[in-house]
Amino acid sequence: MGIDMIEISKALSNETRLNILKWLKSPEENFPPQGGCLSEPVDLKGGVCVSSIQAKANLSPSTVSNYLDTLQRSGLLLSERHGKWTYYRRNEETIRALAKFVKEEL
Amino acid sequence: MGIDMIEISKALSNETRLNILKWLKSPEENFPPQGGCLSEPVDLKGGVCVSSIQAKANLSPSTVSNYLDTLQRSGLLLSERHGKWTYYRRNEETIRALAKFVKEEL
DNA sequence: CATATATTTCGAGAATTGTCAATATGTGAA
DNA sequence: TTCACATATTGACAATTCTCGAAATATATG
Repeated sequence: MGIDMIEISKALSNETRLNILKWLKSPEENFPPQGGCLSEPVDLKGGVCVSSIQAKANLSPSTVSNYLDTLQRSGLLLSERHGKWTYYRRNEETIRALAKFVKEEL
Repeated sequence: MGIDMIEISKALSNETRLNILKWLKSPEENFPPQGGCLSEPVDLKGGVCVSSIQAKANLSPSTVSNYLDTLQRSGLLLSERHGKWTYYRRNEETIRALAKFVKEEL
């Protein structure tokens, strides 16, 4: 139901994870076009694959995969696998709920 | 100037620290009257001393002092010393700035 | 000054997180 | 099936955080 403020705070307390969230606000500005999987463009609005994020973050693939998993488990990101690629995008619903929580309940 | 999102997130990623922030929203409901220092009631609106918070948090004084320091260094709390007591209260300005940041920039 | 109280600082061990290289798994292509 | 690529998982070690008790500091009072 509600957001898990502690898990979200943990996810946000790392500069790279914070950057990933910010980069994913405008994927077209921050990442090359995601041409890997063209068959299902419908649900993919703004999703970016791990390797693109890894290249930008300049950390090892395992670290970035781990970070993305942390962000997803906290609810801040959504992921969708298409073929070889896993596309991550922001979960705006959680982010809105977080803003509401900070404003009204923190 | 702006808030330090990483330090704030670290401060918020602990249940007791989150509770302290919440308790300090209504000190009169959550703590006994702060009669310790009656000479300067003006600037003290809602400030609560460490021992009251420690009793409620049920952790050692050093741990609570450390938590309060963490919250203060992140900007989420303000502290004021009056005699033997240090009174902590919420820094609503930072909390508002945090809500704005999450809503507009996260 | 000597003592008692409130708080902070210090030192330490346990628990968690950061980060990588190596390995494993899943998938598409040849 | 075999290979190559994308991603995830595992194992390891370093760094940070959690939490305490002990010691130090500040302040009020006898």
